[in-house]
This record gives sequence, C-alpha cells and structure tokens, in this order.
Amino acid sequence: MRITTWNVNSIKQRLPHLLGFLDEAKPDVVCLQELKCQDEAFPRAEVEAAGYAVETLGQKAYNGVALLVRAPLAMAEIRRGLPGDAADEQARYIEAVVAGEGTAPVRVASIYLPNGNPVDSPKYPYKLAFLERLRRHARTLAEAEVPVVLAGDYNVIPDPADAADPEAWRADALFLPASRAAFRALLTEGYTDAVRACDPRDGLYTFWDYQAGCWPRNQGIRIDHLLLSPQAADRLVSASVQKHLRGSDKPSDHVPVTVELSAH
DNA sequence: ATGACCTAACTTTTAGGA
Repeated sequence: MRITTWNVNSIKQRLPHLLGFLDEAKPDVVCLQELKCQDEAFPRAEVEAAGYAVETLGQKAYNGVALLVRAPLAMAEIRRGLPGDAADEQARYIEAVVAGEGTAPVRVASIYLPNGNPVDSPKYPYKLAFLERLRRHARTLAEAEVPVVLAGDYNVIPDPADAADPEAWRADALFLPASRAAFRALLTEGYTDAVRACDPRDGLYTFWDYQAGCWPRNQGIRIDHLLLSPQAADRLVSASVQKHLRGSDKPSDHVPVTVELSAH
C-alpha cells in the first residue's frame, strides 16, 4: 500500500498536477492539505473519475484537508477534526480507516498543522496547542496497537539537517525549540518518521519557497512528514520524496512524499 | 547570467503562507 501526503496549495490551482500524479504514481492513499476551498467546491467528480473515493474537510479560502483512496480500497470510521477541538473552526485534520480485500487495514490521517508565525502572536500558542492535541490523539491511536499513519504538512523542521540554511530559521515558528520538542514528543509516543528512517542523508526537502529563487538554489526545508505507529513501521518498505514535481509548471511549493507499506 | 512569490477574496489591496 502506497500512501502519499501532499500540500497542494489550492486544489483548484493544482488539479491537473494531482490528476497527473494519480495517473503516473497510482498511490493507494493520498492525504491532501491546503485545499483552500469549501467541500462543495472540491473537484470531486474529476478525482472520482480517476478511480478514487474522496473524503474532505474544507473551509473557505484557507486550510482544508482531504483523503483519497484508490478502488477497490475503501474508507470507514471517518473522523473530522481532532478530539478536544470542538471550538476550532480551522479545517486541519481528517482521518479514516483504509481497508480492502487482501490488505490489512491502516488508519490514515491527513494533517495540516498551523504555521505559527509570527511567534509573538496568538498563532504560535495555537500551533503548540494543536501539536499537544495531536500528541494525545496519537497516544490514543497507538494504544490500539494497529497500523496508523499520521501524514501531512507538520510545519515543523525536525532537525538542522532538514534545512538547507538552518540558521535562517532559528527564530521561526517552524524551527523553534518548543516546536521541535513537540514534534519529538510525537515520536516518543512510539511513532517513526518514515522518510528519516529510510534515508539518513541531509538535504531531503519537501518545501521550497516561491520567493528568492529558493527552488533553483535548493534552499528547501523538510516539513511534510509521515509518522508511523509501530505496527505500521513493521510494514515499512520504502519512503521517497517526489522532488521532481517542484520543477513542473505552476507547481505547489510543496512536493508529494510517499511511503510504501507491505500488504500485511 | 542568475531569482526576483503565490493564492483567495466582500479583489485593484490585504491576509496568510513558511
């Protein structure tokens, strides 16, 4: 089972890119972030025509997450929003159990973590509170001792090796010690950073800013992650970053990241 | 020579992104 996470930075702008990726890579599950549209505006018919079932949690203009699952796999037990965020209007979390004949079920979440900048605004404590809510939910899921994949745009640079110029990010919400500690707390709950587990090299990036020639200069950061519960990590075959898509016409500023899990 | 932002919206500027 191949599971991809991709912050598309507007599904309307990136629909041709998504359809091309589905056709070429044929992922079994796709976790999308930053739809930037309401549920009724999601291009559901086009994605279904490509062979995928669709579950969305959208909102007007900002945020928005979705799960796509390729037939004959199907989704059950859909959850929209994290536990404890009933008052949170921001569309940042959707989860489902993905199952199909011949494949052991996997619980998959598509997550769009808050950016958190500027750090002296309420946005930063909101980010840390979201990370703590996610950690609690991750613990609950881990206690079931089943395969879980928490995938998405975490807006956290875990380590200096995950930035081309870490010093430039030292005071940024993506790299502050408290942000990194909150990310490590997820790993402490028993989760594995799949890309890091498969490839120890520096210079694996998933985001390059549109500005200042970041892409041609390879000034990237690694902020899109797939965290695997122990039962999912047991099935980890490979993990990869689809870096070449950053060079496509009118690209997202993020590229897809994919893990392959064995069927059992 | 090179790189010179992108998206949505109550759009002609602003908010948000990272």
